[in-house]
Amino acid sequence: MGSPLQETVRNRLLASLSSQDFQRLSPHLEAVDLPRAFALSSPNQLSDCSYFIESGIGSIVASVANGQSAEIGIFGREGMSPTAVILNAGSAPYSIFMQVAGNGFRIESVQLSHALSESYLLRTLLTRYVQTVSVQTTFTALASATLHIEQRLARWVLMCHDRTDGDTIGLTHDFLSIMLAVRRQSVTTTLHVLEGKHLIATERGLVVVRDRKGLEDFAGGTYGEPEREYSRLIGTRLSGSEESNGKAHGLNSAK
Amino acid sequence: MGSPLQETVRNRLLASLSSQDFQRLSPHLEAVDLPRAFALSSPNQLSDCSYFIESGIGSIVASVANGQSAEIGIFGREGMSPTAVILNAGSAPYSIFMQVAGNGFRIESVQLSHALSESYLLRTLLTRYVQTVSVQTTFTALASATLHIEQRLARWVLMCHDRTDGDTIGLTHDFLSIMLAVRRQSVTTTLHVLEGKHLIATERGLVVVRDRKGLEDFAGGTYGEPEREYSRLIGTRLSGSEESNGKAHGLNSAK
DNA sequence: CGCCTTTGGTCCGGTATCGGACGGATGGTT
DNA sequence: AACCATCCGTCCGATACCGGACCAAAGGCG
Repeated sequence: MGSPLQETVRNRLLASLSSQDFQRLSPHLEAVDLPRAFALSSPNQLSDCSYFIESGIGSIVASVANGQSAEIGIFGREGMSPTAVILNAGSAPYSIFMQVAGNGFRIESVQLSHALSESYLLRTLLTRYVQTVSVQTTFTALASATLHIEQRLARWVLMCHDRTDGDTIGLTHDFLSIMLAVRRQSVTTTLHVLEGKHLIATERGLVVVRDRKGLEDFAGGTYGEPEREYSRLIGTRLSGSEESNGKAHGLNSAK
Repeated sequence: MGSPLQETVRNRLLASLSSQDFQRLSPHLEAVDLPRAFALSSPNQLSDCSYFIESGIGSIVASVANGQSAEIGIFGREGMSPTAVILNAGSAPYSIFMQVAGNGFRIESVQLSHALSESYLLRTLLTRYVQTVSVQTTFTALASATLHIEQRLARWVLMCHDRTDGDTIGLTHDFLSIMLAVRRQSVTTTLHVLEGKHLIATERGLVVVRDRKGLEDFAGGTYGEPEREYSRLIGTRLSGSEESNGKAHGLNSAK
Protein backbone atom coordinates (compact mmCIF):
# COMPACT_ATOMS: atom_id res chain seq x y z
CA MET A 1 0.00 0.00 0.00
CA GLY A 2 3.04 2.28 -0.03
CA SER A 3 3.59 5.30 2.13
CA PRO A 4 0.70 6.70 4.14
CA LEU A 5 -0.55 10.24 3.65
CA GLN A 6 -0.05 12.64 6.51
CA GLU A 7 -3.65 13.81 6.29
CA THR A 8 -4.93 10.35 7.00
CA VAL A 9 -2.71 9.23 9.84
CA ARG A 10 -4.32 9.28 13.23
CA ASN A 11 -1.12 9.06 15.23
CA ARG A 12 -0.61 12.45 16.79
CA LEU A 13 3.13 12.46 16.59
CA LEU A 14 3.17 11.64 12.91
CA ALA A 15 0.36 14.11 12.33
CA SER A 16 2.23 16.95 13.96
CA LEU A 17 5.45 16.46 12.05
CA SER A 18 6.52 19.10 9.60
CA SER A 19 5.69 17.85 6.14
CA GLN A 20 9.39 17.62 5.43
CA ASP A 21 9.94 15.38 8.42
CA PHE A 22 6.92 13.34 7.52
CA GLN A 23 8.33 12.73 4.08
CA ARG A 24 11.57 11.70 5.69
CA LEU A 25 9.82 8.96 7.61
CA SER A 26 6.90 7.93 5.47
CA PRO A 27 8.80 5.81 2.94
CA HIS A 28 9.87 3.62 5.83
CA LEU A 29 6.54 3.35 7.59
CA GLU A 30 4.85 0.03 7.23
CA ALA A 31 1.26 -0.43 8.31
CA VAL A 32 0.93 -3.27 10.80
CA ASP A 33 -1.70 -4.96 12.82
CA LEU A 34 -1.10 -4.97 16.55
CA PRO A 35 -3.00 -7.80 18.21
CA ARG A 36 -3.49 -7.98 21.92
CA ALA A 37 -0.33 -9.02 23.77
CA PHE A 38 1.87 -8.31 20.79
CA ALA A 39 5.36 -7.47 22.08
CA LEU A 40 6.67 -4.16 20.84
CA SER A 41 9.84 -4.52 22.85
CA SER A 42 11.39 -7.00 25.27
CA PRO A 43 13.51 -6.29 28.31
CA ASN A 44 17.16 -5.62 27.52
CA GLN A 45 16.80 -6.66 23.94
CA LEU A 46 17.76 -4.43 21.10
CA SER A 47 14.65 -3.09 19.41
CA ASP A 48 15.13 -3.10 15.72
CA CYS A 49 11.68 -1.73 15.07
CA SER A 50 9.75 1.19 16.47
CA TYR A 51 6.00 1.58 16.39
CA PHE A 52 3.73 4.55 15.95
CA ILE A 53 0.30 3.56 17.22
CA GLU A 54 -2.84 4.38 15.30
CA SER A 55 -5.30 2.61 17.56
CA GLY A 56 -5.22 0.38 20.58
CA ILE A 57 -3.29 0.76 23.79
CA GLY A 58 0.24 -0.23 24.60
CA SER A 59 1.60 -0.86 28.03
CA ILE A 60 5.03 -0.47 29.55
CA VAL A 61 5.67 -2.95 32.32
CA ALA A 62 8.67 -3.33 34.57
CA SER A 63 9.35 -6.47 36.52
CA VAL A 64 11.85 -8.02 38.85
CA ALA A 65 13.31 -11.47 38.88
CA ASN A 66 10.90 -12.93 41.42
CA GLY A 67 7.99 -12.22 39.13
CA GLN A 68 6.59 -9.09 40.69
CA SER A 69 5.72 -6.54 38.08
CA ALA A 70 3.84 -3.33 37.59
CA GLU A 71 2.74 -1.14 34.76
CA ILE A 72 4.55 2.14 34.66
CA GLY A 73 3.02 3.77 31.63
CA ILE A 74 0.62 3.44 28.76
CA PHE A 75 0.28 5.01 25.35
CA GLY A 76 -2.10 5.05 22.45
CA ARG A 77 -2.26 6.96 19.22
CA GLU A 78 -0.65 9.93 20.91
CA GLY A 79 2.61 8.06 21.22
CA MET A 80 5.21 5.67 19.95
CA SER A 81 7.41 3.02 21.30
CA PRO A 82 10.04 2.12 22.33
CA THR A 83 11.50 5.44 23.34
CA ALA A 84 14.93 3.92 23.82
CA VAL A 85 15.55 4.49 20.14
CA ILE A 86 14.98 8.21 20.50
CA LEU A 87 17.43 8.33 23.36
CA ASN A 88 19.99 6.36 21.42
CA ALA A 89 19.97 3.67 24.05
CA GLY A 90 19.10 0.65 21.95
CA SER A 91 17.16 -1.19 24.56
CA ALA A 92 15.55 -0.76 27.95
CA PRO A 93 14.89 -3.06 30.89
CA TYR A 94 11.14 -3.37 30.51
CA SER A 95 8.48 -5.00 28.41
CA ILE A 96 6.23 -3.13 26.07
CA PHE A 97 3.21 -4.86 24.64
CA MET A 98 -0.28 -4.24 23.34
CA GLN A 99 -2.87 -4.25 26.05
CA VAL A 100 -5.78 -3.45 23.75
CA ALA A 101 -5.44 -4.60 20.18
CA GLY A 102 -5.09 -2.03 17.43
CA ASN A 103 -2.90 -1.10 14.54
CA GLY A 104 -0.11 1.26 13.67
CA PHE A 105 3.03 1.83 11.69
CA ARG A 106 6.32 0.12 12.04
CA ILE A 107 9.63 1.66 11.14
CA GLU A 108 13.08 0.19 11.34
CA SER A 109 14.91 1.76 14.23
CA VAL A 110 17.90 2.39 12.01
CA GLN A 111 15.78 4.51 9.73
CA LEU A 112 14.28 6.41 12.60
CA SER A 113 17.70 7.05 14.09
CA HIS A 114 18.94 8.27 10.80
CA ALA A 115 16.05 10.68 10.39
CA LEU A 116 16.58 11.89 13.94
CA SER A 117 20.20 12.66 13.30
CA GLU A 118 19.24 14.80 10.34
CA SER A 119 16.34 16.80 11.66
CA TYR A 120 16.43 19.06 14.67
CA LEU A 121 12.69 19.49 14.55
CA LEU A 122 12.00 15.79 14.53
CA ARG A 123 14.40 15.33 17.42
CA THR A 124 12.68 18.04 19.37
CA LEU A 125 9.25 16.58 18.86
CA LEU A 126 10.28 13.09 19.85
CA THR A 127 12.48 14.01 22.80
CA ARG A 128 9.61 16.07 24.06
CA TYR A 129 7.43 13.05 23.71
CA VAL A 130 9.96 11.15 25.77
CA GLN A 131 9.52 13.72 28.47
CA THR A 132 5.76 13.23 28.49
CA VAL A 133 6.27 9.51 28.98
CA SER A 134 8.74 10.20 31.70
CA VAL A 135 6.33 12.50 33.49
CA GLN A 136 3.64 9.87 33.23
CA THR A 137 5.96 7.36 34.85
CA THR A 138 6.78 9.85 37.55
CA PHE A 139 3.16 10.32 38.44
CA THR A 140 2.57 6.62 38.35
CA ALA A 141 5.29 6.30 40.96
CA LEU A 142 3.72 9.08 42.98
CA ALA A 143 0.32 7.45 42.73
CA SER A 144 1.62 4.06 43.83
CA ALA A 145 3.41 5.61 46.75
CA THR A 146 0.66 7.83 48.09
CA LEU A 147 -2.77 6.86 46.81
CA HIS A 148 -5.24 4.18 47.74
CA ILE A 149 -6.31 1.59 45.26
CA GLU A 150 -9.56 3.38 44.54
CA GLN A 151 -7.83 6.49 43.29
CA ARG A 152 -5.20 4.57 41.41
CA LEU A 153 -7.83 2.59 39.63
CA ALA A 154 -9.74 5.74 38.76
CA ARG A 155 -6.57 7.25 37.36
CA TRP A 156 -5.93 4.19 35.32
CA VAL A 157 -9.42 4.11 33.87
CA LEU A 158 -9.04 7.74 32.88
CA MET A 159 -5.75 7.13 31.14
CA CYS A 160 -7.24 4.27 29.17
CA HIS A 161 -10.30 6.30 28.36
CA ASP A 162 -8.12 9.03 26.89
CA ARG A 163 -6.73 6.49 24.48
CA THR A 164 -9.96 4.80 23.55
CA ASP A 165 -12.66 5.73 21.06
CA GLY A 166 -15.89 5.72 22.97
CA ASP A 167 -16.44 5.01 26.62
CA THR A 168 -16.00 1.27 26.75
CA ILE A 169 -12.75 -0.29 27.82
CA GLY A 170 -12.34 -4.02 27.38
CA LEU A 171 -10.27 -5.47 30.20
CA THR A 172 -10.64 -8.17 32.82
CA HIS A 173 -10.20 -7.70 36.53
CA ASP A 174 -7.33 -10.11 36.40
CA PHE A 175 -5.46 -8.05 33.89
CA LEU A 176 -6.17 -4.87 35.78
CA SER A 177 -4.81 -6.37 38.94
CA ILE A 178 -1.52 -7.12 37.27
CA MET A 179 -1.28 -3.61 35.87
CA LEU A 180 -1.87 -1.99 39.22
CA ALA A 181 0.11 -4.60 41.12
CA VAL A 182 -2.78 -5.42 43.45
CA ARG A 183 -4.92 -8.50 44.03
CA ARG A 184 -7.64 -9.43 41.63
CA GLN A 185 -10.20 -9.31 44.46
CA SER A 186 -9.19 -5.76 45.27
CA VAL A 187 -9.95 -4.77 41.71
CA THR A 188 -13.36 -6.38 41.89
CA THR A 189 -14.40 -4.62 45.06
CA THR A 190 -12.84 -1.33 44.02
CA LEU A 191 -14.69 -1.37 40.73
CA HIS A 192 -17.85 -1.84 42.75
CA VAL A 193 -17.04 1.24 44.73
CA LEU A 194 -16.59 3.33 41.59
CA GLU A 195 -19.76 1.83 40.23
CA GLY A 196 -21.57 2.72 43.43
CA LYS A 197 -20.55 6.32 42.90
CA HIS A 198 -21.91 6.08 39.35
CA LEU A 199 -18.54 6.95 37.89
CA ILE A 200 -18.36 3.79 35.82
CA ALA A 201 -20.39 0.75 34.87
CA THR A 202 -19.00 -2.71 34.48
CA GLU A 203 -19.75 -5.90 32.64
CA ARG A 204 -17.85 -9.08 32.23
CA GLY A 205 -14.56 -8.00 30.73
CA LEU A 206 -15.67 -4.39 30.36
CA VAL A 207 -15.45 -1.08 32.09
CA VAL A 208 -17.67 1.72 30.84
CA VAL A 209 -16.92 5.32 31.74
CA ARG A 210 -20.04 7.07 32.97
CA ASP A 211 -18.89 10.27 34.63
CA ARG A 212 -15.54 11.34 33.42
CA LYS A 213 -15.42 14.57 35.33
CA GLY A 214 -16.34 12.74 38.48
CA LEU A 215 -13.51 10.29 37.96
CA GLU A 216 -11.04 13.11 37.54
CA ASP A 217 -12.11 14.70 40.78
CA PHE A 218 -11.95 11.36 42.48
CA ALA A 219 -8.49 10.46 41.21
CA GLY A 220 -6.97 13.02 43.50
CA GLY A 221 -4.48 15.08 41.60
CA THR A 222 -2.27 12.44 40.04
CA TYR A 223 -4.40 12.52 36.96
CA GLY A 224 -3.97 15.60 34.85
CA GLU A 225 -0.42 16.76 35.20
CA PRO A 226 1.07 14.31 32.67
CA GLU A 227 -1.78 15.09 30.31
CA ARG A 228 -1.16 18.82 30.58
CA GLU A 229 2.49 18.18 29.94
CA TYR A 230 1.56 16.40 26.74
CA SER A 231 -0.48 19.28 25.42
CA ARG A 232 2.17 21.77 26.44
CA LEU A 233 4.92 19.89 24.66
CA ILE A 234 3.22 18.29 21.70
CA GLY A 235 0.63 20.94 21.17
CA THR A 236 -2.57 18.93 20.88
CA ARG A 237 -4.77 17.57 23.61
CA LEU A 238 -3.90 14.05 24.54
CA SER A 239 -7.40 12.68 24.72
CA GLY A 240 -9.20 12.94 21.49
CA SER A 241 -12.41 11.05 21.73
CA GLU A 242 -14.59 12.10 18.86
CA GLU A 243 -17.52 12.09 21.17
CA SER A 244 -16.94 12.09 24.87
CA ASN A 245 -18.87 12.35 28.04
CA GLY A 246 -17.78 15.05 30.39
CA LYS A 247 -20.92 14.08 32.20
CA ALA A 248 -22.31 15.40 29.02
CA HIS A 249 -25.95 14.73 28.46
CA GLY A 250 -26.86 14.78 32.07
CA LEU A 251 -28.36 11.86 33.91
CA ASN A 252 -25.12 10.85 35.50
CA SER A 253 -25.55 11.43 39.16
CA ALA A 254 -23.49 11.36 42.27
CA LYS A 255 -20.08 12.70 43.10
CA MET B 1 38.72 30.50 38.26
CA GLY B 2 38.16 30.06 34.53
CA SER B 3 37.31 26.82 32.80
CA PRO B 4 37.89 23.58 34.62
CA LEU B 5 40.24 20.93 33.27
CA GLN B 6 38.70 17.69 32.16
CA GLU B 7 41.30 15.69 34.06
CA THR B 8 40.20 17.22 37.32
CA VAL B 9 36.43 17.08 37.04
CA ARG B 10 34.79 14.37 39.07
CA ASN B 11 31.45 14.50 37.33
CA ARG B 12 31.22 11.33 35.27
CA LEU B 13 29.31 12.83 32.41
CA LEU B 14 31.77 15.66 31.93
CA ALA B 15 34.63 13.25 32.40
CA SER B 16 33.43 10.95 29.67
CA LEU B 17 32.91 13.63 27.07
CA SER B 18 35.14 13.66 24.04
CA SER B 19 37.74 16.36 24.55
CA GLN B 20 36.15 18.29 21.74
CA ASP B 21 32.79 18.26 23.45
CA PHE B 22 34.37 19.13 26.73
CA GLN B 23 35.95 22.18 25.17
CA ARG B 24 32.58 23.10 23.79
CA LEU B 25 31.09 23.22 27.26
CA SER B 26 33.94 24.18 29.54
CA PRO B 27 34.01 27.92 28.79
CA HIS B 28 30.45 28.06 30.05
CA LEU B 29 30.88 25.97 33.16
CA GLU B 30 30.89 27.90 36.36
CA ALA B 31 31.88 26.25 39.61
CA VAL B 32 29.15 26.60 42.21
CA ASP B 33 28.46 25.58 45.74
CA LEU B 34 25.33 23.52 46.23
CA PRO B 35 24.10 23.81 49.80
CA ARG B 36 21.50 21.47 51.21
CA ALA B 37 18.00 22.24 49.96
CA PHE B 38 19.29 24.37 47.12
CA ALA B 39 16.69 24.28 44.33
CA LEU B 40 18.10 23.18 41.00
CA SER B 41 14.73 23.37 39.35
CA SER B 42 11.15 24.20 40.31
CA PRO B 43 7.94 22.62 39.05
CA ASN B 44 6.77 23.97 35.73
CA GLN B 45 9.27 26.77 35.72
CA LEU B 46 11.69 27.29 32.93
CA SER B 47 15.17 26.23 34.00
CA ASP B 48 17.67 28.70 32.72
CA CYS B 49 20.56 26.84 34.30
CA SER B 50 21.64 23.23 34.32
CA TYR B 51 23.93 21.63 36.86
CA PHE B 52 26.59 18.98 36.63
CA ILE B 53 27.15 17.65 40.14
CA GLU B 54 30.64 17.09 41.50
CA SER B 55 29.65 16.05 44.99
CA GLY B 56 26.51 15.80 47.06
CA ILE B 57 23.18 14.27 46.18
CA GLY B 58 20.26 15.78 44.35
CA SER B 59 16.70 14.63 44.59
CA ILE B 60 13.81 14.67 42.17
CA VAL B 61 10.47 14.95 43.91
CA ALA B 62 6.99 14.96 42.47
CA SER B 63 4.00 16.21 44.37
CA VAL B 64 0.32 16.78 44.02
CA ALA B 65 -1.80 19.73 45.03
CA ASN B 66 -2.91 18.33 48.36
CA GLY B 67 0.68 18.18 49.55
CA GLN B 68 1.42 14.50 49.07
CA SER B 69 4.79 13.99 47.52
CA ALA B 70 7.39 11.33 46.85
CA GLU B 71 10.91 11.12 45.63
CA ILE B 72 11.18 9.56 42.24
CA GLY B 73 14.90 9.70 41.62
CA ILE B 74 18.27 10.82 42.89
CA PHE B 75 21.58 11.67 41.32
CA GLY B 76 25.11 12.54 42.35
CA ARG B 77 28.31 13.07 40.47
CA GLU B 78 27.24 10.57 37.89
CA GLY B 79 24.54 12.90 36.66
CA MET B 80 23.18 16.30 35.84
CA SER B 81 19.95 18.13 36.16
CA PRO B 82 17.43 19.11 35.01
CA THR B 83 17.07 16.69 32.15
CA ALA B 84 14.26 18.72 30.63
CA VAL B 85 16.89 20.80 28.87
CA ILE B 86 18.29 17.76 27.12
CA LEU B 87 14.82 16.83 25.94
CA ASN B 88 14.15 20.34 24.73
CA ALA B 89 11.21 20.59 27.06
CA GLY B 90 12.17 23.69 29.03
CA SER B 91 10.59 22.66 32.29
CA ALA B 92 9.09 19.70 34.06
CA PRO B 93 6.42 19.27 36.72
CA TYR B 94 8.66 18.35 39.61
CA SER B 95 11.11 19.82 42.07
CA ILE B 96 14.80 19.10 42.02
CA PHE B 97 16.90 20.09 44.99
CA MET B 98 20.03 19.16 46.88
CA GLN B 99 19.43 16.55 49.50
CA VAL B 100 23.03 16.33 50.61
CA ALA B 101 25.13 19.46 50.18
CA GLY B 102 27.93 19.45 47.63
CA ASN B 103 29.24 21.38 44.70
CA GLY B 104 29.22 21.27 40.95
CA PHE B 105 29.19 23.24 37.74
CA ARG B 106 26.47 25.42 36.42
CA ILE B 107 25.88 26.11 32.77
CA GLU B 108 23.28 28.30 31.15
CA SER B 109 20.69 26.09 29.54
CA VAL B 110 20.94 28.11 26.35
CA GLN B 111 24.60 27.24 26.06
CA LEU B 112 23.95 23.60 26.75
CA SER B 113 21.17 23.48 24.18
CA HIS B 114 23.42 25.11 21.67
CA ALA B 115 26.19 22.61 22.26
CA LEU B 116 23.69 19.78 22.03
CA SER B 117 22.45 20.96 18.68
CA GLU B 118 26.00 20.91 17.35
CA SER B 119 27.32 17.63 18.63
CA TYR B 120 25.85 14.24 17.94
CA LEU B 121 28.16 12.64 20.46
CA LEU B 122 27.19 15.01 23.22
CA ARG B 123 23.56 14.43 22.43
CA THR B 124 24.02 10.72 22.54
CA LEU B 125 25.75 10.79 25.90
CA LEU B 126 23.16 13.00 27.50
CA THR B 127 20.07 11.37 26.05
CA ARG B 128 21.46 8.08 27.24
CA TYR B 129 21.83 9.64 30.63
CA VAL B 130 18.17 10.63 30.42
CA GLN B 131 17.34 7.02 29.86
CA THR B 132 19.22 5.98 32.98
CA VAL B 133 17.21 8.48 35.00
CA SER B 134 14.05 7.24 33.41
CA VAL B 135 14.87 3.64 34.27
CA GLN B 136 15.59 4.66 37.82
CA THR B 137 12.17 6.29 38.03
CA THR B 138 10.61 3.19 36.58
CA PHE B 139 12.12 0.98 39.22
CA THR B 140 11.14 3.43 41.91
CA ALA B 141 7.59 3.06 40.72
CA LEU B 142 7.93 -0.69 40.71
CA ALA B 143 9.40 -0.65 44.20
CA SER B 144 6.61 1.54 45.56
CA ALA B 145 4.00 -0.67 44.02
CA THR B 146 5.32 -4.06 45.05
CA LEU B 147 7.83 -3.85 47.89
CA HIS B 148 7.51 -3.45 51.62
CA ILE B 149 9.02 -0.51 53.39
CA GLU B 150 12.00 -2.52 54.53
CA GLN B 151 13.12 -3.30 51.01
CA ARG B 152 12.38 0.14 49.73
CA LEU B 153 14.46 1.67 52.47
CA ALA B 154 17.31 -0.72 51.75
CA ARG B 155 17.16 0.23 48.11
CA TRP B 156 17.22 3.86 48.98
CA VAL B 157 20.20 3.53 51.26
CA LEU B 158 22.06 1.72 48.51
CA MET B 159 21.34 4.41 45.98
CA CYS B 160 22.59 7.07 48.37
CA HIS B 161 25.63 5.01 49.20
CA ASP B 162 26.52 4.80 45.52
CA ARG B 163 26.66 8.55 45.42
CA THR B 164 28.54 9.13 48.64
CA ASP B 165 32.23 9.00 49.47
CA GLY B 166 32.60 6.62 52.37
CA ASP B 167 29.88 4.71 54.12
CA THR B 168 28.18 7.42 56.12
CA ILE B 169 25.01 9.05 54.91
CA GLY B 170 23.74 12.09 56.77
CA LEU B 171 19.97 12.16 56.84
CA THR B 172 17.21 12.32 59.43
CA HIS B 173 14.35 9.89 59.75
CA ASP B 174 11.99 12.72 59.06
CA PHE B 175 13.59 13.51 55.76
CA LEU B 176 13.71 9.86 54.83
CA SER B 177 10.04 9.48 55.54
CA ILE B 178 9.21 12.24 53.10
CA MET B 179 11.41 10.71 50.41
CA LEU B 180 9.79 7.32 50.74
CA ALA B 181 6.32 8.72 51.33
CA VAL B 182 5.85 6.81 54.58
CA ARG B 183 5.50 7.85 58.22
CA ARG B 184 8.49 8.93 60.22
CA GLN B 185 7.81 6.18 62.75
CA SER B 186 7.93 3.56 60.04
CA VAL B 187 11.39 4.78 59.08
CA THR B 188 12.56 4.52 62.67
CA THR B 189 11.39 0.98 63.18
CA THR B 190 12.49 -0.12 59.74
CA LEU B 191 15.99 1.22 60.30
CA HIS B 192 16.04 -0.84 63.46
CA VAL B 193 15.21 -3.91 61.46
CA LEU B 194 18.07 -3.30 59.06
CA GLU B 195 20.32 -2.60 62.00
CA GLY B 196 19.23 -5.82 63.63
CA LYS B 197 20.37 -7.65 60.53
CA HIS B 198 23.72 -5.84 60.78
CA LEU B 199 23.25 -4.30 57.36
CA ILE B 200 23.57 -0.75 58.64
CA ALA B 201 24.31 1.19 61.77
CA THR B 202 22.57 4.38 62.78
CA GLU B 203 23.25 7.47 64.81
CA ARG B 204 21.36 10.67 65.21
CA GLY B 205 21.06 12.04 61.74
CA LEU B 206 23.24 9.33 60.25
CA VAL B 207 23.01 6.02 58.49
CA VAL B 208 26.19 3.99 58.12
CA VAL B 209 26.40 1.20 55.58
CA ARG B 210 27.83 -1.93 57.16
CA ASP B 211 27.09 -4.75 54.78
CA ARG B 212 26.56 -3.52 51.30
CA LYS B 213 26.23 -6.91 49.72
CA GLY B 214 23.69 -7.90 52.33
CA LEU B 215 21.65 -4.81 51.57
CA GLU B 216 21.62 -5.63 47.91
CA ASP B 217 20.36 -9.11 48.56
CA PHE B 218 17.77 -7.75 50.91
CA ALA B 219 16.49 -5.05 48.56
CA GLY B 220 14.82 -7.68 46.45
CA GLY B 221 15.67 -7.06 42.86
CA THR B 222 14.67 -3.46 42.40
CA TYR B 223 18.19 -2.40 43.18
CA GLY B 224 20.67 -3.13 40.42
CA GLU B 225 18.86 -2.86 37.15
CA PRO B 226 19.04 0.95 36.89
CA GLU B 227 22.68 0.81 37.95
CA ARG B 228 23.50 -1.75 35.28
CA GLU B 229 21.74 0.42 32.78
CA TYR B 230 24.00 3.28 33.75
CA SER B 231 27.16 1.33 33.19
CA ARG B 232 25.87 -0.07 29.94
CA LEU B 233 24.99 3.34 28.58
CA ILE B 234 27.57 5.65 30.08
CA GLY B 235 30.35 3.16 30.27
CA THR B 236 31.58 3.58 33.82
CA ARG B 237 30.27 2.06 36.98
CA LEU B 238 27.80 4.28 38.72
CA SER B 239 29.07 3.85 42.23
CA GLY B 240 32.60 4.97 42.62
CA SER B 241 33.50 4.85 46.26
CA GLU B 242 37.26 5.04 46.49
CA GLU B 243 37.12 2.55 49.25
CA SER B 244 34.00 0.53 49.75
CA ASN B 245 32.73 -2.26 51.81
CA GLY B 246 31.34 -5.14 49.92
CA LYS B 247 31.36 -6.81 53.28
CA ALA B 248 35.01 -6.54 52.62
CA HIS B 249 37.19 -7.29 55.57
CA GLY B 250 34.90 -9.83 57.08
CA LEU B 251 33.38 -9.49 60.50
CA ASN B 252 30.00 -8.49 59.17
CA SER B 253 27.66 -11.20 60.13
CA ALA B 254 24.19 -12.32 59.31
CA LYS B 255 22.23 -13.52 56.32
C1' DC C 1 25.21 26.65 82.21
C1' DG C 2 20.09 26.12 81.24
C1' DC C 3 16.77 26.55 77.61
C1' DC C 4 14.55 25.16 73.46
C1' DT C 5 14.52 22.86 69.01
C1' DT C 6 15.32 19.00 66.60
C1' DT C 7 15.47 14.28 66.35
C1' DG C 8 14.46 9.66 67.68
C1' DG C 9 11.92 5.85 70.29
C1' DT C 10 7.59 3.64 71.67
C1' DC C 11 2.74 2.57 72.53
C1' DC C 12 -1.95 2.69 70.91
C1' DG C 13 -6.11 1.47 68.11
C1' DG C 14 -7.68 1.63 63.31
C1' DT C 15 -7.81 0.33 58.45
C1' DA C 16 -6.32 -0.81 53.75
C1' DT C 17 -4.74 -4.44 51.63
C1' DC C 18 -3.18 -9.12 51.38
C1' DG C 19 -3.45 -14.33 50.56
C1' DG C 20 -6.17 -18.17 50.34
C1' DA C 21 -10.38 -20.55 49.38
C1' DC C 22 -14.59 -21.49 47.16
C1' DG C 23 -18.83 -21.12 44.36
C1' DG C 24 -21.56 -19.08 40.87
C1' DA C 25 -21.95 -17.02 36.42
C1' DT C 26 -20.77 -16.43 31.69
C1' DG C 27 -19.47 -17.69 27.17
C1' DG C 28 -17.07 -20.43 23.83
C1' DT C 29 -16.31 -25.25 21.95
C1' DT C 30 -17.53 -29.85 20.30
C1' DA D 1 -26.84 -29.82 24.83
C1' DA D 2 -23.17 -30.78 27.77
C1' DC D 3 -18.69 -29.37 28.96
C1' DC D 4 -14.91 -26.56 30.34
C1' DA D 5 -12.23 -22.51 30.81
C1' DT D 6 -12.48 -18.01 32.06
C1' DC D 7 -14.10 -14.49 34.80
C1' DC D 8 -16.34 -12.51 38.75
C1' DG D 9 -18.25 -12.14 43.62
C1' DT D 10 -17.64 -12.98 48.45
C1' DC D 11 -16.03 -14.63 52.95
C1' DC D 12 -12.15 -15.45 56.07
C1' DG D 13 -8.23 -14.29 59.14
C1' DA D 14 -3.64 -12.18 58.91
C1' DT D 15 -0.59 -8.18 58.59
C1' DA D 16 1.65 -3.96 57.00
C1' DC D 17 1.12 0.43 57.57
C1' DC D 18 -1.22 4.52 59.18
C1' DG D 19 -2.33 8.63 62.36
C1' DG D 20 -2.04 10.38 66.72
C1' DA D 21 0.09 11.06 71.09
C1' DC D 22 3.77 11.38 74.15
C1' DC D 23 8.34 11.42 76.09
C1' DA D 24 13.50 10.99 76.03
C1' DA D 25 17.77 12.03 74.23
C1' DA D 26 20.87 15.06 71.69
C1' DG D 27 22.56 19.20 70.18
C1' DG D 28 22.59 24.36 69.22
C1' DC D 29 22.41 28.84 71.25
C1' DG D 30 21.78 32.47 74.45
